[in-house]
Amino acid sequence: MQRTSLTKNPCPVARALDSIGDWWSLLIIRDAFDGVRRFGDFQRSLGVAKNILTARLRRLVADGILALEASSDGTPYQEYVLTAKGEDLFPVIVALRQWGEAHFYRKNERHSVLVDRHDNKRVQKIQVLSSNGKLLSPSETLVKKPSALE
Amino acid sequence: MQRTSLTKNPCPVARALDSIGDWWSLLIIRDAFDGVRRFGDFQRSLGVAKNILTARLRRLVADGILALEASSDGTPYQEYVLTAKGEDLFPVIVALRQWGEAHFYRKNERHSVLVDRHDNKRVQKIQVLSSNGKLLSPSETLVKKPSALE
DNA sequence: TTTTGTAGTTGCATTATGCAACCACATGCG
DNA sequence: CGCATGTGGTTGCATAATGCAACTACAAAA
Repeated sequence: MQRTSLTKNPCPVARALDSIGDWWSLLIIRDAFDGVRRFGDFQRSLGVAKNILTARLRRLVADGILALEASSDGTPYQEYVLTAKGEDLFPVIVALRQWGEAHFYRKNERHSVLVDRHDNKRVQKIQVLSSNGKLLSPSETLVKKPSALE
Repeated sequence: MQRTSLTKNPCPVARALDSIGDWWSLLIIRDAFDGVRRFGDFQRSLGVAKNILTARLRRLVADGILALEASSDGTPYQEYVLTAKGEDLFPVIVALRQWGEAHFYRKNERHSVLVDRHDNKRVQKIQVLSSNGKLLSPSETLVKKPSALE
């Protein structure tokens, strides 16, 4: 799928996927959340070809999800860091992680978990809640078209 | 990226993306949440080539995210419906939707919204919460490796 | 000065995707 | 019956994306 011009796709999900919906982008962002910042570290962590990584990083920067800044340690290189827009993907990554944990491991098979730094306890399961705080199942929700907005 | 054999990738995010990380799968699943069930309806809704759709639907079925069942109306065709595993992707889709809403629309540009069927009000913003219910930023969390589990 | 490390680029082979045409089966209609 | 239409695909072929390995450029270290 080639990129659609931003204003074409009416659906927010489609627009989001247009930006991060390829094989590597979300893994790069996951690594970024885990503190990876350098080209070579992404490359080693992901095992992706360098030309592909170059293209993906450039696009993530162009889309305002990552930004290039001078390295924090003394080295003369640059680092890729998450912007505010990139940080807003946190719930997406966590939701994906939890879905992966729930459905892609055999019983008793170990996997990494996301914990609160303060108390080392696992984070809560991500939920879709109504305005008054009740848990919503997919069938209890509805996508309202913009024309129907008041 | 070719599919990795399931047990290769240690990270839950990677395993999840291995299954639904391509261009079309999440859009198919979004449509499925919106009630689309038939091959032709997916095809018209997404504008995807039929051979690609065939491949994606088959894979989603093989992965246990969609299931084929006899049509609910009288017609002799089959329908693709979300399994429990597929329904568990709800928070992922909603998180993606909310990120798209927040970052891919100009001010005053209208978009569809997800509402509670009961009261027609928008669902809450998805959040990552600690075990005691506090909102967590990415930097307040940490991925703990399985070997570090007790 | 040679080696090592970082961050790429380039060329080429392989793979995936997109498009249009075709196909098989069933139903509806005259 | 005979033919059009709708559904759910398959097939062939062109184009685009990806993967791999080799190569480059620059800086620092030995």
